[in-house]
Amino acid sequence: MAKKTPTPPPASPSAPSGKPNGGGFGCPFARRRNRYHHGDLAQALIAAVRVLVERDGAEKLSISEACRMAGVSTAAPYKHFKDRPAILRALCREGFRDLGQAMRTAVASVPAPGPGRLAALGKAYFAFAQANPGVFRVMFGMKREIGDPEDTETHEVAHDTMTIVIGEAAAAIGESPPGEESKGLACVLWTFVHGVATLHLDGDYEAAEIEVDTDGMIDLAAHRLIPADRKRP
Amino acid sequence: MAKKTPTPPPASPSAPSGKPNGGGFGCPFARRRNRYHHGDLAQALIAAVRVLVERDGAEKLSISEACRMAGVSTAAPYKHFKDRPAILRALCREGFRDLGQAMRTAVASVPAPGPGRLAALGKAYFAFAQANPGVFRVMFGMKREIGDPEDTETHEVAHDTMTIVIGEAAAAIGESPPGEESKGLACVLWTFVHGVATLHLDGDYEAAEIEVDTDGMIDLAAHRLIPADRKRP
DNA sequence: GGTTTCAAGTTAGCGTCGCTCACTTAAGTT
DNA sequence: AACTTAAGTGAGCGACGCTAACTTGAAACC
Repeated sequence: MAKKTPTPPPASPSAPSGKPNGGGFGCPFARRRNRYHHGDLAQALIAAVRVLVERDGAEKLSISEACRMAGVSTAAPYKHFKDRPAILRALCREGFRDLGQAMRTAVASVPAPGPGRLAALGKAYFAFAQANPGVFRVMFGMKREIGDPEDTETHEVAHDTMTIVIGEAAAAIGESPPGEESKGLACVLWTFVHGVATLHLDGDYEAAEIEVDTDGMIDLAAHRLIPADRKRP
Repeated sequence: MAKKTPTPPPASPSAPSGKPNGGGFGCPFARRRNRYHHGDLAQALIAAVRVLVERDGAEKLSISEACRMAGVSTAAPYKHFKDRPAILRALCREGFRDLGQAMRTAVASVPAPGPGRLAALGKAYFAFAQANPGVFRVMFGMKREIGDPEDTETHEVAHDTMTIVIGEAAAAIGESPPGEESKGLACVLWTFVHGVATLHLDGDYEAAEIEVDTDGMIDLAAHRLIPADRKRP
C-alpha cells in the first residue's frame, strides 16, 4: 500500500524555480529548503491558518495568505483539502482536541467533584476561548458555514468534549449513571460559560460599558445553578 | 476631450439601457421604473442586505448581490456609505432599534417587575435572535470586523438596549436608583440568555445532541440568579 | 539500476468580490 | 437658460477561492 513519505532523506539539492520557496527560512510553516515536495503541507497549512485566524479573525482568513506562509502556490491546498471549509474543519478538530485536553486537566486539578470542579471546568473553557479566540470562533460560531453532515470525525471530537461536562455535572449532583438531570445541568452551565466567552471575545461587554468579573460570574453560576436539593459541598 | 461613448442617449424616455434596472419590478428594493435616480438607495440597500444576511448568513453577504437586488451598479453604494462595514453598521443600528422595541413591549406585557418580567425580557431577546439570526449576528458577533470607535450613534443605540435590562434588574431587586448590584444581575442574565441564543443559532446544541427547552432555561435563570435575600415574588 | 507510477507540486486562468476613477445624468438654484 | 452638485454609470484594479492541464521527483517494480 501507499506509504505516506515520512521525512525522506535529503538527497538531491538541485535548485528548482526558487520562487515560491522564497519566504520561509526560520518559519515553521515553510517548505524545507530547495525541496519540491513539502513534507507535510496539510499540517503546515493548518498551522498557518491557525496563526492567521488568531491574528486577523476567523472571517478575514485568506487561504492564499496561508499558502504564502507555507511557501507554496495557491493551488496546492486543494491536493489535501476539498475546499476552504474543509481546511477550517481540520482546524476545528484540532481545537476540540486542545479544549478537551484543557478541560480534563482542569478537572484533575480539583480533588473532589462538586461546584468547585464545575467552576474550574468553566474557567478552563473560558481560558481556552481567551487564549484562542480565532479557533474558538471557528469551533462554535461557523458551524453553519463550514459544517458538513458527512464529517463524523469532527462531530465526534466535539461530542466528546460535551461528555466531560455531563460527567462532571452528574458527579456534582450524585447522579449515576448520568441522566436527564445531569444533562440539563451541564447544558445550563455550558450555556452560561459560553455566554461569558462570546460576549467577552466579541467585545460586547466593552460596548455596553460593563466591567465584568468573569471568574466571579462563573463561580456564581456553578454554585447557584445546581438544584438546591442536590447540592453537596 | 475624448468622450467615452457611454450608452448613447436614449432620446426617448422609454427603455433606457435596460440592464441595471432589470431585476426589480415587484421588488421593493428596486429603483422606480425608468428613473435614473433611485429615490432612497441607502435604505433600499440596507433592506436588501438584511434579506441576504438572513438568507445566506452574515459572513457570505455580497454587497454586489444587494446592488443587483436594488437594480443599481456595484459602484453606487459608495455614494452613500464609506465601505462595506459602514453598510453593516447601518443594519446593526436598525437591529438595535428593533430589539429595543421588542424588549420594551415584553416589559409592558408583564404587570409587575420581578423575575417574571426578567424572564419575559430574556425571551424577547431570544425570540429576536431566532427571528433575525443574520441581523443578530451582525449586531453582536461582528463588532471586531465592522466596529468603528467614531460611530457613536451605533454605540448609543446599543447602550440604550442594555439600559432596559439594568432598569428591570433594579426593579426586580428593589434597588433604586440602579447601582452595582443591578448591573451585576443584568449582566449575568444577559450573559445567560445570550449564551442560549448563540448556541442555538450556531447549531451547537444540535451538534452536541442536546435537546434544549430554551424557555424553561430562561425561566430558571431569571428565578435562580437573583440573590436570595433580594428576591421578591 | 533503469523504468514506471502517481502523489504532490506548478502556472494559467475563470468568475466574483470590494472599491476607485473619471465620467454622465438630472434635479434644484439663481 | 446657465450653473452647481448629489447620485448615478462603466471600466478597471488587485485579491480571493478554485479548476484544469502540466511537471516534478520519490517510491515501487521488474
